Amino acid sequence: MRAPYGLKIKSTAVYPKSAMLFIEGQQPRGVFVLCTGKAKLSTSSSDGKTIILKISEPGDVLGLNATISNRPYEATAEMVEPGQANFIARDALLQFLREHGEVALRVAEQLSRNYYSAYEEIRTLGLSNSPSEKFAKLLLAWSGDAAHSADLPHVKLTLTHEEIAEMIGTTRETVSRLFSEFKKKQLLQVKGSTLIIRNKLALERMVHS
Amino acid sequence: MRAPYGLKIKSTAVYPKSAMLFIEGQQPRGVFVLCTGKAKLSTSSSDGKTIILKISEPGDVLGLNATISNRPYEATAEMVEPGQANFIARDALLQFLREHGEVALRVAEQLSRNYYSAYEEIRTLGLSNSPSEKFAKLLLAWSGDAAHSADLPHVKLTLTHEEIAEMIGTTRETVSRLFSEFKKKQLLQVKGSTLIIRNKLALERMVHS
DNA sequence: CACTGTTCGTGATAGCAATCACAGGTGTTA
DNA sequence: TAACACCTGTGATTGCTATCACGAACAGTG
Repeated sequence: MRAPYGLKIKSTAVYPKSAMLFIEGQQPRGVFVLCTGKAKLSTSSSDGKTIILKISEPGDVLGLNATISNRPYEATAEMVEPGQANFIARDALLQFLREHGEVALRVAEQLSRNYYSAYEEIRTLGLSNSPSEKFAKLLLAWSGDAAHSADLPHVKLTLTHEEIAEMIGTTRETVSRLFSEFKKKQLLQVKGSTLIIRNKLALERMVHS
Repeated sequence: MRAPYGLKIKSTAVYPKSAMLFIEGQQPRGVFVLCTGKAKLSTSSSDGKTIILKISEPGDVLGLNATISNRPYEATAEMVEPGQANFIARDALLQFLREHGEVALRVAEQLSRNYYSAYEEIRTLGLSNSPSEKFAKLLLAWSGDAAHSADLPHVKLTLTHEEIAEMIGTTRETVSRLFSEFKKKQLLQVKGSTLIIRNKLALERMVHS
C-alpha cells in the first residue's frame, strides 16, 4: 500500500510463535495486518484470569480500535502460529484516511465487524449459562470454517484445553470433562490433533439461540 | 446537519417511554442520535433470557454499527425515559460520509468507542465470576457520572432489580440479596429512589481489576 | 377505598461447576 | 534414555447461586 507521492506507509516483518505484536495497556503505535499465521487476542485481570477474545486469521487487522481512538491497546496480541504481518504506523494511517474518504469508510466497516464479533462474545458469555452450551457454540463456530471429508467437518486442534477454557470462560478441568462427555454422546471424535464433529445437528440443538 | 446543496438528511421525532427505536434482527434503516431522554439497548435469546448492554444517554448514536455494515440491528433500542431523537437514513449517511473523509473518521472513532464499551462488558462478564463483583462494578460505573452531595456520590435509581439483574447477568433474587448484603456492609444506602454510595473505596477493592 | 399488577424481600433446596489433588501421558532437550 | 516441563484425565469436596415459593410493599386505576 502506497500513499500519494510514493510515501511508504507499511513495513513487513516475520514473527515467531509466542511473539507479542502488542500488549494490553500499551500506547497504540499503529495497526498490524496479519498476512500469514495466527494470532490470539486476549485480555486478563489483575488476579491472573485470562480470556481469549479471538483467534485472528490472515487478513485481519489487529489493533485498529486502539489506533483509531488513540487509547491503549485493549488486548494482547500473541502469535500462536508463526507468520508475517504488515505494520502501519498510526500517523501514516490517519493521514491516509483523512485523504481517502472511501477507505475511511472501509475502516469503519472493519471496526463494525470487530464490534459484531465482540458482541457475539457478549451474547455467548451473558446469555448462555452452562459451559456445555458455550462449548457447543465454540465447536459450531469452528466447524463453520472447517474442511469436510466424508461429509463430516474436520478441525485441526491447535489449542490446549487451558486455552479453550479461556475462550469459553471456564476451567481446564471442565473442558476436559466436556470432551469426555461429548465423546460419549457421540457428538465428536478426536484423532490425534484432528477433531471431527460427528453430530452437528445435536450441537445446534444445544445452543438453540 | 445539512449536506451540500441543502439536502436535508435528518428528521426529528419525540418518542414516549417504552417506544422501540429499532428491534434486534430488523434490517437497518439508519441511525438515531439521541437528543434527550434515555434508551436501553438489549438483546435476548430464544429462551427469553435478556441482557441489557447499555443505557444510552443524550448524544449517543444508536444503530451505527448495523447501519454502516448493513447487517441487521444487533440489539433492541427501547426508550426508558421519553425523549427526542434525530433519525438519519442509511443512504443519506453513507453518501455524506463518502464525501467527507474527516467525518467518516469521526464515525470510525464513535464505532471504536462502541467497541470499547462492548469490550468492557466482555471483561465484566468473562473475568469476574461472582455477582457481587459485577454488582460492585456497576455501582462504580454509576458513581462515575454521579452528583456528589456531602462528598458522597448520589445516583437516581431508575432501574428495577430485574433490569439490574439483566445488566450483570444474574437473577432478580440475587440482586435483591446483593442490595441487602451491601447495605449491611455499609457500602451503600437507599433513600427513596436515591442510591448513595457510602464506601467507594471498598467497592473498588472488591473489583480490584 | 378496594382491586390489580408490578416490584421487592427472603427462606429452603438442589445442582452444577470451581477447586484441590494427583496420576498418567506426551513431547522436547541434553 | 533419562529428565523435565507441560498437558490431560478424573475423583472428591465445597460453595455459590439459580430456582421455586410465597408474602409484603407499593403504585396506579376505576
